[in-house]
Amino acid sequence: MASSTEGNTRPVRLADIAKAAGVSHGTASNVFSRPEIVREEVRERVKAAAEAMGYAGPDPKGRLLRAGKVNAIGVATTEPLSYFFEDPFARAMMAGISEACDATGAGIALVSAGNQEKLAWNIQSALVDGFILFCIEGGSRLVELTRERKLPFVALELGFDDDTVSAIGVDNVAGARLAAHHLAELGHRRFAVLSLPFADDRTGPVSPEQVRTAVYPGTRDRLVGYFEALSRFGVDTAGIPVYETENDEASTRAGLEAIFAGGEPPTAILAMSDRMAMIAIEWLTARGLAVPGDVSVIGFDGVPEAALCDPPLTTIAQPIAEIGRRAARTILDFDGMVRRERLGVELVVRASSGPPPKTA
Amino acid sequence: MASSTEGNTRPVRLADIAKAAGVSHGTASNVFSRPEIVREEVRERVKAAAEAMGYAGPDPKGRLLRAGKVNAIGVATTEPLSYFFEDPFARAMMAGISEACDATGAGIALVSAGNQEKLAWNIQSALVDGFILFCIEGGSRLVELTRERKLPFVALELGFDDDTVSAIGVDNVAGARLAAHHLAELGHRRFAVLSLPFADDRTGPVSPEQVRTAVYPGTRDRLVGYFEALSRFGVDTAGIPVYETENDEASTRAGLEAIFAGGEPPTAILAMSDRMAMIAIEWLTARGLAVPGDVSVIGFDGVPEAALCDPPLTTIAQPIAEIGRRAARTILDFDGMVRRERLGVELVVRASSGPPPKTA
DNA sequence: AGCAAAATTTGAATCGATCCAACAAAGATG
DNA sequence: CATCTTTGTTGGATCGATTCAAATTTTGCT
Repeated sequence: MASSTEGNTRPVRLADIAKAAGVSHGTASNVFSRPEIVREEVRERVKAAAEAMGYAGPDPKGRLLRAGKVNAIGVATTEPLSYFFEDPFARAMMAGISEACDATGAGIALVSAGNQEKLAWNIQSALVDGFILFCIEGGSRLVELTRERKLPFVALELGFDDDTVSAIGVDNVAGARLAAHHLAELGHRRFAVLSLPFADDRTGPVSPEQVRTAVYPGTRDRLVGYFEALSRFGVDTAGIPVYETENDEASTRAGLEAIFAGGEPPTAILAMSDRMAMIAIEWLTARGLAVPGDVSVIGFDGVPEAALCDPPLTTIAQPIAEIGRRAARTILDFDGMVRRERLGVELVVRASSGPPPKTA
Repeated sequence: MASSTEGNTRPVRLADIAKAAGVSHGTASNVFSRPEIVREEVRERVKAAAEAMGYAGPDPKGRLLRAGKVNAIGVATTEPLSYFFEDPFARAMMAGISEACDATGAGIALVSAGNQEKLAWNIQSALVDGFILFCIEGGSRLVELTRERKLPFVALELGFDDDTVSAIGVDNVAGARLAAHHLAELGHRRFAVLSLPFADDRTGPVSPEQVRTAVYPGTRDRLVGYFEALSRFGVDTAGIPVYETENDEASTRAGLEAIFAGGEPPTAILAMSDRMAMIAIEWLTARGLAVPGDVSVIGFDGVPEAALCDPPLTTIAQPIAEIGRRAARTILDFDGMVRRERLGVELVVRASSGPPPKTA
């Protein structure tokens, strides 16, 4: 059931086999990294010595120090590591990042940590050439931490207002406008918004003043877009309930409860993420409200799952994989420039949106 | 739209700030790694110098070489990197691995590559303390490659017959027995098997002799389990169609076509993965066959998605996250022993299995 | 003040490779 | 035969930190 492998002898180094083969360490090194420049006879001798001594090949640790390049990019977040494998948005993004990394043979190192202190340490000590930052919440802390590392990095998703940091994201205002316009055009006039966080550690209903002072620019922009489009249809945006969630099941459900507790329930829900939109559909259906018969729901993101839920979700599709790919390329081909890219979004109409009920 | 960051001056090293602060490297090093042992006055002076010179903190590259420990574990596969974010089984496994890594603050490095050659290089040069190997296909190549690296590693999932390599998996024979027994007990007598690959680069229907010589032990064991349980019910296992797929949509559909092309279609399908089982349910439903009314389907793995599909999938649940956790712990707490663990599985009865149709 | 014990600081050694200028040997050319 | 190439090899310097035994300074106590 258990047997010992290898004695705990000090591992053989390049220098050891160089000595054994009677060549200099320079030559020994060449045998492995540029075999073509060393004479065949010598090459064979060194390889034989390596084989005989059980040399595992040049240790990447040593090479790294000399070369300076790790050939891996770090992807960091304040969420636990499992976020990368569970959240649909993160997964789609990672797929894009993976693609770019696969193409150049670069590796991916996942960086995260339960607590604040460990996160700092992990970012400090990650062996990477640069970082891609998932700035869901606590983006600014993450950016600060990473800035100290003095490596190239790029902020993702909701972006970051600071013009000195590279960022890739979408035009949130335009996307939100598209979403609201679509619903208003269908005839809806009573809306509710399921919002992403406005600032750290908050959740609950949001007042108009709070909206104006939103800290997270992505959230603010989406709201601005919604309101802009709706006012054009004569909707009084000040009267629209905005409920801030943490983009998870519990807080979204709480938001829905609050929104539908009032006397005049909305006929359309603007959700700032597909995740919330899908939770909303489930919640509404379970409550006996038809989607889109009684209430229309529109999401934001365009995660693959949105096409599969029942009814399929109308949403604003971001080019998620493309964002990931570009982020990776930004790090891989880093040139010292601050690069800020704003990609376009697209309205994808599926079955979760339709005209409001006649009775309303 | 683009501005230059930092001149390309050589980055400051610990030695630089040591000189600037008028202390030795040793002391400067201590300021960062064991601040408590250096006198406050000195500590402040060094920190001030670091601040003034824009020192990013001890470079992990240097530390690494000295310490020897990377504090990260590599997860390798022959599939493209995106496999980790797309395949449900891989994702569930990664969640378990993540958990263990989060707990100890270890990082995760994803290792993969499009072609064979690059994979070898990536495994050779990955900065990790050990590897977890996803041996879906080409497990033996992966194991050989990794063995050369002379780092601890553990093989996952379908395991590996070689007793000299650490492996963690489930009792495939028992699980398969459970699955077949469940269906036979419900009254089914006509079966078909959707099988995982038997060996590299194969796909299609499988003859009984081929079954006996299956190379991948996981596949073989599941088949053995199925047949064992069925023979106990008097089923002629030699007559059961076994179709080998690549666990993807295309080959699974092809398998279903082949299976249902014959005159006497099966009333129950034994799928060796939930992935295939879910594809089968979709295929059957689209064909107008009721599940489980006309055909029962049982999967294998117990991925979270299996509970969500329609109808919810009856399956053999592996403790996927637990396997991941143990694999990570095996590397993190490596003690030089070969560890082979076989975990138990559990029959989870949901709605995709029921008695065979009366007319059959 | 005198001295031992405790607390700090020093500087050389080390981790494991790669790089490169200098050198040596063999071959080509006049 | 002397000189120039070409090809292959050498060994010191370097990457950026950590470690530890020895040296030095402080502190505690009589």
